[in-house]
Amino acid sequence: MIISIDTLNTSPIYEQLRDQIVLGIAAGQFEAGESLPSVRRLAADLGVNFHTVNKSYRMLCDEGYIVMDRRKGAVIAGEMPRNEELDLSRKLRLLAAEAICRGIGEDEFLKICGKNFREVLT
Amino acid sequence: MIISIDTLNTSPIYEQLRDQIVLGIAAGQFEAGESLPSVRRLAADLGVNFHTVNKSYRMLCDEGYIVMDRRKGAVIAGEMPRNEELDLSRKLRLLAAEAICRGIGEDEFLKICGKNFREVLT
DNA sequence: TTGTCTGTTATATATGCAGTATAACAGACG
DNA sequence: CGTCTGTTATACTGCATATATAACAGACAA
Repeated sequence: MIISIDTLNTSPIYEQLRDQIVLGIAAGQFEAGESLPSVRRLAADLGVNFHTVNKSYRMLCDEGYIVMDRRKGAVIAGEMPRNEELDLSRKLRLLAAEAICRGIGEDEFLKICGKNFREVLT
Repeated sequence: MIISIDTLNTSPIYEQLRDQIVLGIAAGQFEAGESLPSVRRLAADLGVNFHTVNKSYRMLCDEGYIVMDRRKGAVIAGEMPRNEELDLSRKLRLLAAEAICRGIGEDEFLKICGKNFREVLT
């Protein structure tokens, strides 16, 4: 999996990492039980401090995407809880509102949603 | 329209304001040409500094949602450009990825999208 | 004209977050 | 024992957030 950071991007590095790993997991580029690179390893590859990578892994762990193992490092979780639907809805409503303001109707909005959903699966 | 801020929320105040106003416009709580409260007025009502409100209005202006008029203040724009579809897709893909990780399929995802779209319209 | 509203601009300051740089510790393992 | 893993602690710089003033120019009503 190719992970890259954009220092011109306004969102913080640890968030960019977290997002890209989530996209990678969704795309099936990781098997459940597979290990991510160690925090020091990935930090060295990206040229950032290992605390920054550690923060990304901490987020992913808190959200249930990975499990931290002292031996194997960060491991892709087998079962991921689906409790955070509340936050998903909140973000979706904001995106829907932005679309509505620009004259996008429900049908077109759903077409865009479906298109992007399928694009995630590589 | 009721605007409130949550100081416990991690996202900055100016962003909370911006988001709520976008939701309000999408819900049809403002007519095109209608004025928002002045920056000093809204700041006083919310108990924040007027620079914070000014920043929200500046964002909304840059994004084409409102037009700044020295006489009438912040005015809801009549025509809103729909160029930023790229950013919409980027955010949608991330939300889709999070849903996929939690075992949500395309049909269910689209159902959630449609539900939230309709909820925006009051 | 004067007073008051509007947005705009310019400073200054306090606070917290992002990111880096070290250092040190404990567990696992060959 | 040496080396890998994650974890914790501390300190520092830079930037964003948010506040607090102050002042300016245009619009407009009394």
